[in-house]
Amino acid sequence: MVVPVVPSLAQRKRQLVSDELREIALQLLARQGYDNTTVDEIAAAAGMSRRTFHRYYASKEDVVIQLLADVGDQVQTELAARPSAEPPAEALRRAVGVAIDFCSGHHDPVKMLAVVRLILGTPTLHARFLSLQAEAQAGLTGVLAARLGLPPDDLYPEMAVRMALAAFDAVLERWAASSGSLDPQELTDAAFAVLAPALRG
Amino acid sequence: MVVPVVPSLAQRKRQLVSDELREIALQLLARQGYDNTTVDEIAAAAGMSRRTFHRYYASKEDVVIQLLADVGDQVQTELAARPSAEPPAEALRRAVGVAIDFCSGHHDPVKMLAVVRLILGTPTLHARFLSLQAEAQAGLTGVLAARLGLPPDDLYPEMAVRMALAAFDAVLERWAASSGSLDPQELTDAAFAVLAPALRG
DNA sequence: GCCTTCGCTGACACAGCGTGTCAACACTGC
DNA sequence: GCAGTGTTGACACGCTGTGTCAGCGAAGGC
Repeated sequence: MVVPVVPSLAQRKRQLVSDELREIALQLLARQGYDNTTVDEIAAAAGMSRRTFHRYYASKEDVVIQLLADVGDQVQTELAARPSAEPPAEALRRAVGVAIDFCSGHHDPVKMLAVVRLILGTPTLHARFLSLQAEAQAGLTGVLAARLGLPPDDLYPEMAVRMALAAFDAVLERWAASSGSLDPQELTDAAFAVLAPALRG
Repeated sequence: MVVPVVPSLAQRKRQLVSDELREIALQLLARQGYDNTTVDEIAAAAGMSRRTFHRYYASKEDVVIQLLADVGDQVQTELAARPSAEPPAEALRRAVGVAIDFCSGHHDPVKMLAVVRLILGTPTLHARFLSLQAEAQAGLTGVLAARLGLPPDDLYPEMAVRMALAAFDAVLERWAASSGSLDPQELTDAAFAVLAPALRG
């Protein structure tokens, strides 16, 4: 059973609508603010009813957040793909680098900065963002533990991943606060330099 | 201008109602689950209208979460109160210990465990919990930076606090998952042992 | 004593979110 | 052409959180 390369025209169409809907939503939310924008407004701007909006995104938060869910998976994939001989510090640094790149090295950096600022500046979205990160943490911990051949209840992999994510948060916040003027990769290196002594190489 | 030791009968009364309301709410939420319990139910159980409930707590989440907001302040106070000669690792360990003690060393540990499990097991509450922690992180970072005489934009205090909170989360999760059978203070020591090399003493 | 004032309360009404349901429509493959 | 599948809008519903208003009781001034 091979998954078709072209995932059935219907699904492509759905993806297309889904993407454009998010585009419109993000633009509107960034302009008016999260709380000042209703789902009805977004739906109307996209030329559809509120009910249809919810067929693409379960909630207003999801339009913004789901973007980052994909990144979480990419980070986990990257960590799993790093050479197994690589020390955890380096592997984690690279994995976090993927997330940082997604934010700052985006094809439209200005828009991405706006989205990040929207998330960090909106309590509801910030909370969801952290929650998503907690999920990612669980997955990453499993991957790292497997890499190191440690039992899944060992404290080290969990703490190592939590430290790496702490670095990510610190970097993201400072990058957003500087309006993108600070170099995210340099910030990440600096943060990991602090963590290095505890990450064992 | 001295703040009265007895904060005006009206305020005491308000505090009393507030406490009992939370008691009833927590009991109901823990029994039925967060999503299966409406604010109307809680209010009815406390013998008041939904409108009055919201005069004491801004939202259903707040009944549960506000409890922890106070703990956040206590942790910050503890960190500020630690002798300034104390190395950051020890000061942070003690500060986090206050939060751990509040959860596990509570007068009614069974109830507290139920609340913690409720929070960690309910996505909405977990998200709010993390959000609250992010606020606390900002405050703690300021205190630690001041302690160390470092500029407020130095990376070290921020990362140190984030690491300490990462330890707190890891401990809390494992303690809750073990149904309180694991010793929280030992867990905390173990987590801080991992962090120690990066916390500079 | 009465009366004013303040805080608390319940009873509405309202906007917003998210969901279930149903009929209408389009587009696929037989 | 026709049945089957998927998408859409319309409507109704329950739940949350807030504004508003009138009623009620306790505290304090005259």
